[in-house]
Amino acid sequence: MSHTLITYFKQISQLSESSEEALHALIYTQSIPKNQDLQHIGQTCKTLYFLKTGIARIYYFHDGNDVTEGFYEPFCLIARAESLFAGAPSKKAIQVLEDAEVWSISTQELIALYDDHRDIERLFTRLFERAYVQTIQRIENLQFHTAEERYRLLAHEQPEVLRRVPLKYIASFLGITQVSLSRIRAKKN
Amino acid sequence: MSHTLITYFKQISQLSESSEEALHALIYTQSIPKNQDLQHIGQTCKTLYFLKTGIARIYYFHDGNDVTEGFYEPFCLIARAESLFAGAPSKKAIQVLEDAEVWSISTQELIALYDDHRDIERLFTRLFERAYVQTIQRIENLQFHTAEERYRLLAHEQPEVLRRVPLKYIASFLGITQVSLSRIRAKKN
DNA sequence: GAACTAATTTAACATTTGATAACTAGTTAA
DNA sequence: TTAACTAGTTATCAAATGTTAAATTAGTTC
Repeated sequence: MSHTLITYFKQISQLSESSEEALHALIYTQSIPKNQDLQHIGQTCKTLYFLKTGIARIYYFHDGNDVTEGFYEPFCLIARAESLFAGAPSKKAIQVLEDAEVWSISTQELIALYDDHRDIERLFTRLFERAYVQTIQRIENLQFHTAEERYRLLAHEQPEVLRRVPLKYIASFLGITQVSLSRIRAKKN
Repeated sequence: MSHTLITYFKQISQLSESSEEALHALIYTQSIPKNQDLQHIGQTCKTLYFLKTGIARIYYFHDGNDVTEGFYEPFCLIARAESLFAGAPSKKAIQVLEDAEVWSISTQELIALYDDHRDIERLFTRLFERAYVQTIQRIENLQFHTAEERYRLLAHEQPEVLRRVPLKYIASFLGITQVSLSRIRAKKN
C-alpha cells in the first residue's frame, strides 16, 4: 500500500489513511521515451505530472524560437498552471528530456476528492503554493542578475540540469542565446 | 451590509450570506499617507491587503539598490506570498505611492474561517491562483522581450502606473536602469 | 519669487549581448 | 567509407544596455 510519491506527499502535508488510499487510486504510472511530449501545445492542462525518474521541461515558441520555461526533476509538481486555473488551452508543452517514469493524476478526479478529503485539498494547495514561490524567486533572478549570474545560479540550484540537458534548451531558459551561453561557459572553465 | 470589496469578491467566487458576514467582520479599513510602508522589510507577511484607492508597490533591496517587484492598483490582492506561505520574514516591503485607502485582512483570522466557510477558502485560493498566473506571465515577459517591449507592455497593461508612479520605480520593475528607461521613452514620444 | 531639492533627461564611454557565419566534434544514414 | 546532420564553440561586428557625470526640469520650502 505504500507508494513512493505518497510518501513524498506526506512530508509536505499530512494525509489520513483513507485519503492516502483515495489518492493512490488516482496515480497512474507511465514510461515515456526520451524527447516525447507528455502534453502538447494547444491542449488544456487537465493532468498533473510528477517524475519518478528523468528530467522534463516546459517549453513554448516565441517568434518561432523554442523557449524553455522551466526544468523539472523527480518529485517536482509539473503543471501548466496558467492553463489549469483558467481552463484554457495552453500554448506550452511538457516534454521529457530522457527516458522517464512518470506519475500522472487527473485534476478532475483529484478535485472530486476535495470535498470528502480536505487533507488532499490542503496538500495540493501547498504544492501549488510552493510552485508559486519558486516562480516569484525566478522573477527576482531574471530581473536583476546578469546572464552569467543566472547561469551560476542554475549550476548551483539544478546541477543535474546542467549535466544532463542540451545547452540549447538551457540558453533560452536563462533568457539568452546559445552563443552567449557558450561565451559565459568559456570564461571560467 | 454591502461592502465594495465583498461585491468584488463575489465576482470572483460565490459566497454564502453567512460567509459574507464573517468576511465582512475581518476587513479593516485604514488611511495611509503617501510613501509610507504598509509592511516593512523583515516583517513576516500575516496580512493581506487590497487598495480602495491609490497605488502601491512591493520593493526590496538588491546590492543596495531599490528594486520594485510589482505595482498594485485598487482591488488587486497585495501580499508577499513567499513570506506568507513559508511563514518566514520577508525581505520585501509594501509601500503606498499615493495617499491611499487600504483594506486589510489578517491571514490568521481568515484561515480560521476556512473550516466553517469553504467558499471563503475557495475564494482566496482563486485569488492566489490569479496572482500565480500573473507571475508566470511576468516571467515570459522578462525572459524574451527587450526592455522597450517590456516598457510598452507596461504602458498597455498598467497605464495608470506609468502616469502616476515615479520613473525611478518603474525602471527597476522593468529590470533596467533609469537612464535606459529615459532613452526608451525619448525614442517615440 | 529665490533657493533648495528631487526627478528626469542627455551625453560620453565601457561592457554585455545579439546576429551571423565559420569551424569542430560527434552521430546517423546511405 | 563518405555525406549529411546536430550540438557546441569561436570570431566578428552591430545593437542594446550599463556606468558615470552633467544638464535640465519640476516641485517644495521659506
